[in-house]
Amino acid sequence: MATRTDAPTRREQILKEAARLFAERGFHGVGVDEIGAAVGISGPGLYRHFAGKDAMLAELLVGISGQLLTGARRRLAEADGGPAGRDPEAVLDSLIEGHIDFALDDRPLITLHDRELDRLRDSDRKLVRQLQRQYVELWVEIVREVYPDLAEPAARSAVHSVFGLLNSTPHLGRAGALPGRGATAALLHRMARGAFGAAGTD
Amino acid sequence: MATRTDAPTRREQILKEAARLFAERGFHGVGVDEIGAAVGISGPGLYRHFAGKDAMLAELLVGISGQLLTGARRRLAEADGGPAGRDPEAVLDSLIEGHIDFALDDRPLITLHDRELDRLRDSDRKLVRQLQRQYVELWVEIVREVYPDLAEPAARSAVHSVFGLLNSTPHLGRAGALPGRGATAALLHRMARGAFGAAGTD
DNA sequence: CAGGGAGGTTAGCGCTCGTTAACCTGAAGG
DNA sequence: CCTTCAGGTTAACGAGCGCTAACCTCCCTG
Repeated sequence: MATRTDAPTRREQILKEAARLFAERGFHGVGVDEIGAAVGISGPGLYRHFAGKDAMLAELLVGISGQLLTGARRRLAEADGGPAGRDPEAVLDSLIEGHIDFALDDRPLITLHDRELDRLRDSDRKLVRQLQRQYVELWVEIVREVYPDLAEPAARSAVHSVFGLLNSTPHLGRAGALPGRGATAALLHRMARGAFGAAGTD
Repeated sequence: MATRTDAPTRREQILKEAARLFAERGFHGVGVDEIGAAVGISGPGLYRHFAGKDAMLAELLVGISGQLLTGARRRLAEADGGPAGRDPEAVLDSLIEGHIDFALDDRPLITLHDRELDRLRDSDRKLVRQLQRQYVELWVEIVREVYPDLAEPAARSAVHSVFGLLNSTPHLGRAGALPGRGATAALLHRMARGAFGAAGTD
């Protein structure tokens, strides 16, 4: 487990600020000059680090999808490696926890994730879609193990809907009135489990 | 109850197509020429019906928020007008049903609703935000009647999250493999109730 | 039957934005 | 000490877009 202690590179600064701006005002609503200004350089200086504005968005979206999928696979492997065979309940809880962490810690990315996909080049979009699909299918598999009386199409719909629930985090923090990160995470977790449980009750 | 039988006006055609295009490619990603072409006239012809591209978006967003709020108030009044005092469970079910109908029948509008709000003039944005807030507060009130052991901030978060769940409909229809409108609506309804129920379980 | 407004058309202006070109600078390496 | 190169700068170009201007053509009405 590599914990970053070194300073973020300029590329990473740019990506972070670009994600924030894209999430706030949309891909077409942000100019390269603004992105540059956000990291203290001006407009065309960005082209020393990226081939173009499109490339930034592509790297962000591919990165998000890849991180989500990789994290989910890691959690699945960890649970499967346990002594007593795989415990589907524990795996599902772990998946939910991972997704919540992501939704709470990287809200701009979560926002971009299902908002700006169409602005990508065909090849990049296909890659992102493929990663997303694998992520969904991984969830569907586990959900059907926990709730066997759930048909596959219904399970897939349920997974998408729970993603909608968990990805609602950007709408929560309008005022600072939300009850702290831990409580919010626990609330989302309970609601996700409750939604899945109710989905299985025909 | 006025059921429309007359043909849609040109204005309405334009709004409908603009909503679809904005939802597909974002407000800045669509040109006025495209919107015009979608209704069979060309670019600047739109200015006979709207003051500008911004005005179309504003009318769409204000319309959505207003319809949602009006519908919710009507449902609340109908339930309150019943013989045996108000039944919070029934009201909540009715609110959920109304929101699901909207999410299933007007997916482009649902998409716009939380995506392009920032592109509005200040006054329009404030109006939309106010309508949205009233809609949320109406839900919060009913939810807290059904689940009294839910504190207000948690209830508000739960409402936003359930909106995220219900508004996931645009992500469901990738392939035509979803199990029909009725089944989808029922699934979403069960999940929403399950999520609220789990939110109340501390 | 005149006339006027509703609802189109095309041409074109002005601005914004992504991108490139040309140039500069400070620090590292032989 | 000279070179080189990463990482900036400003100027400017070209395309696209929202919007206006000017004009046309029905259709309705007095």
